Amino acid sequence: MSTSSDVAKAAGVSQSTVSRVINSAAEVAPATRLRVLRVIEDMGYTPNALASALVTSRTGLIGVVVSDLTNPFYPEFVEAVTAHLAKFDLKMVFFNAGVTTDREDDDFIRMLLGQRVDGIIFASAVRDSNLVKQMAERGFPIVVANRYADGLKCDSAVGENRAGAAAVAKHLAKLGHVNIGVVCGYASASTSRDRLEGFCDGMRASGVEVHDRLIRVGNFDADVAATETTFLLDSDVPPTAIFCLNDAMAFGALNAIRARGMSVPRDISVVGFDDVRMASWDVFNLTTVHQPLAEMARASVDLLARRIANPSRDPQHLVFPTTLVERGTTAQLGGLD
Amino acid sequence: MSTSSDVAKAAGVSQSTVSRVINSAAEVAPATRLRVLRVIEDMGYTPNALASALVTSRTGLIGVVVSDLTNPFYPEFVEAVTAHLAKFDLKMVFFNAGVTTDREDDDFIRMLLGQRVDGIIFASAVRDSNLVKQMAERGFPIVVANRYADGLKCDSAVGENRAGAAAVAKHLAKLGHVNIGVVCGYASASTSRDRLEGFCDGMRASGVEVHDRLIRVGNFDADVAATETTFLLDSDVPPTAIFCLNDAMAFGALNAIRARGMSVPRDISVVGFDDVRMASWDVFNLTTVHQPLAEMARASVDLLARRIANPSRDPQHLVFPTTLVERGTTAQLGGLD
DNA sequence: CTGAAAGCGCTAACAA
DNA sequence: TTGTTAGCGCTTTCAG
Repeated sequence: MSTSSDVAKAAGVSQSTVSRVINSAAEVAPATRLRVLRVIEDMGYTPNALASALVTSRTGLIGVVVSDLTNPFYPEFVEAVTAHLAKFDLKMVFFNAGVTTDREDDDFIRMLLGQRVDGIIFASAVRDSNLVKQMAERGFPIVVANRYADGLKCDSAVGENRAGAAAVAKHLAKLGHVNIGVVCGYASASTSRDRLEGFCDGMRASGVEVHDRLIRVGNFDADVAATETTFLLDSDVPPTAIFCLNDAMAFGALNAIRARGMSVPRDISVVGFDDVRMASWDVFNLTTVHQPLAEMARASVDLLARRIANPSRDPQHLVFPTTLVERGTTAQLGGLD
Repeated sequence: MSTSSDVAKAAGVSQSTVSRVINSAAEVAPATRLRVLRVIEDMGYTPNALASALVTSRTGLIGVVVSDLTNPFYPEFVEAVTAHLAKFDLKMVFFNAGVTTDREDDDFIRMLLGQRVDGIIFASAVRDSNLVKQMAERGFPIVVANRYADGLKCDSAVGENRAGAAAVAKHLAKLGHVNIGVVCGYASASTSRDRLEGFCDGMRASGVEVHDRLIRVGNFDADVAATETTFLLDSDVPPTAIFCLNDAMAFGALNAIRARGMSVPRDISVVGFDDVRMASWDVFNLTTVHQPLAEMARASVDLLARRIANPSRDPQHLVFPTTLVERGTTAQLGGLD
């Protein structure tokens, strides 16, 4: 691998001149620039980004941490981030947080803190705020998306989870449902907590009782949700409607219900949360709560870019409206369609 | 941010000793080690990975390039890679290739070549071999997964695309289908080419004619496939079966068909390729070609790790068997079920 | 077992 | 406009 010094030697200039033409920072005589450029081309020289980052302490990279790419929410989020990132001269890399032990957790922190990225967007619901907290405390630029910052000094962009979930409760109540099952996400995830609370609020407001036995803990994954749904279906007084705290789980529920030979929404209603693209597919046609995902992603990038530029600015907490989208998986209890 | 020198000063040792305890490379007196460790803890010191990588020219990171995370194939691949990576002391970052112009292409190369990762697994079908070729020529450790290396000096792990697609043709022919539509992926993708050729082989072997007018070019994406499917459905002599060259497109086709009010497999058969997890969901229950995705991912990691360790070894081209999985989206033409 | 010193490849003053 | 120089934070001989 050739270095800028190699190029310099071959072009008969100093190494710093090579650096200048690469960064087009200072003025370089057109003739010199051309000569250097030609040599760069010939040698197939590529600057060592590490060395550059080491001295500037800027990598031009931002990290996006996701937990489970199998959940369609994340790919869509990442896509939106990518699209918006072009505005700034930033590139994105993303990290799979995954389900980890404490030991790996440490490695993970180390990896992220190792100055390899200028900032991080945490879009993973799973990972505990421990990691986020550490980074925030060190003044590392981070923004959390789709989850809480818990009073930390860090920017955040979240949807109105409580209101959205409350709308679900009211919708279901209005349709006459009384026994409503809920499949939650990770208990530690703020989205899960908020949505569950919002749901309970909505139920209370509608004068419908929340049955603890119908509340199941999932992990935001479709397969587990399918299992939990089956469990609910098997219970003494099975629910007539199931609210899954995200779309991925709603898909799993739909599968479990279909596997039972039951029909949605005739036999049972299902509601999700997120409104990922697949939710509007004909095969699912899922009633769900829409979150302005693209806007949230854009906002996350904006927030991060601003924080990188000015690390001491006051944290902003952006909240985005959510709206219930009534599709084909909910119906009047005992209704004809 | 504190440095190893800061730690050294505070611990009353030399900076190189700090380095030693961190890398536990050489012997350090237990007492010294403990003292240093304590200071590290207190200061919340994290080594600068950039500096370390600069001198060792090893980052401990490998890159995985994917194109469209919305296609469930990629998340599953990435997941499998992650799982296997723990064996080596490597971490993964991944890059979104996306649809790009030539200009971005350049940036992309630069980013990848900038010594930020020790090697790369290209799992993107889209991106032209231009990039891969450049990297291979420079002797940068890369492996291509699920696509061709086109005689390049680089390792590869692919499924038997031709045989799998041929099996589809035979399956469909045996069921009595004669007018079979095909929705391809990117024309430039080797998987798309191979699968189409394999399909044609299989048709020939079954003595069934391939109708050019029924062959549509898609881009591996569900939505576009839905459009193409609708087009086929609207044609003069609509197909009685549609082979989509990946599962994502098959899902799109299924949607388009359902939107038409038609029923699968009664009115029309649909086949995919990949056998992603969603294919076995009850709502889809898709007949498709299984690829041993996890094994391919593992093999890719192994190949890459070996090449990083020994850049001059001969390239290996691993081929994995594919098998037709008959599920519920294909049926006898004019049959009763 | 530990410290001193020489870089890794690059940027950014500072001179010339 | 260009070259010289001093590091960025770390690893790694080489002495001691």
